[in-house]
Amino acid sequence: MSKLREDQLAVWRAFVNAHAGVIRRIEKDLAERHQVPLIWYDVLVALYQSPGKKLRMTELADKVVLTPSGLTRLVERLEKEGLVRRERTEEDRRGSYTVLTREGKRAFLKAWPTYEQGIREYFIQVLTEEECRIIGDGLSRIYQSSRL
Amino acid sequence: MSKLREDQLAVWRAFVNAHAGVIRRIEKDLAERHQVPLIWYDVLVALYQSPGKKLRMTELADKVVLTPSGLTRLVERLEKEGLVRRERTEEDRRGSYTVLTREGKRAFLKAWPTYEQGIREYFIQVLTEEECRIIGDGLSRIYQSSRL
DNA sequence: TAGCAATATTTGAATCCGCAAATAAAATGG
DNA sequence: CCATTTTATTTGCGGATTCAAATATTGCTA
Repeated sequence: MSKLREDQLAVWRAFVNAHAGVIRRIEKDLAERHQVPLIWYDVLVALYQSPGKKLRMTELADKVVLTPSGLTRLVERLEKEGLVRRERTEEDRRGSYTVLTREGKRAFLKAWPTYEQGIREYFIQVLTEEECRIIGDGLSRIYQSSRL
Repeated sequence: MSKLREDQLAVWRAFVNAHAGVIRRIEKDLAERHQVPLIWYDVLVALYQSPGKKLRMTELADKVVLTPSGLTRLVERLEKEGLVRRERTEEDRRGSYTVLTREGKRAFLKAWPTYEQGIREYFIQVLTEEECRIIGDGLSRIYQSSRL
């Protein structure tokens, strides 16, 4: 229950500000070139990288860090644009899969270079290899311990 | 224009996920104990730490990483609760100061322990001193370079 | 110093998200 | 097996944030 030091608070603020800043920057780049918000690509990336190019709602919500209800609406929008399709599961009829459509794959491949470049330019390149490794380790642990 | 490596992408995801996870955790703690959202405290902290306990809208928007319009509404809500007050500036009548009221100061001091504990518990304590330093350095640079 | 560009902030309209409650379908226990 | 609990997802609702346009004031320049 010790007090937070000044420099520790500064680290926290750096974390919050860096996040907001970089996200805004990437969002702007994507909007300028593709007119589609960042979170859409998070969904498409998650689906693209999953075996079978499909995921349960819960898995997807987890990957993109949204609440279940938030994800439902997000998938609705993507479905309306034809980038994903929903499939009722056979095994567990409570749930459904969100499947990447051909068009969704195309949209993803088209937008990915911009997104990738943003991550590189605003985030990765600003760090040394070692910093990058250490930050990855630390933040992964933080993420893990924040779940629950 | 080289490709992003797998491990670099993982660092990015750790960054995004850690942020979302920790913010949500702290937000929940604050809501349980004080019924006031996190962003309010960001404003109160910023004001509390500023000389004169007051800031221009633009400065404040910058500190809490909101757009001008977002900040206007936020300050409106805080004003309605009596935690801040707006003062027209003498020098530049386009602008206004947001001033921390006595009640705002009290609210801040009351809530700060919870916020502080969240930052410590979900963020600082998960890291070693060295990691903390390195992460602070790296993220500060990232933040700086993301500003325009 | 009149006129026009730049800056600070607010407002209107639209979107998006989270919480809590609702629904629906498994899973579990006796 | 039936009843109850748990899990997966969706809906109703309200709040919060953004973009673009509006407003107000200042600063610059000819």
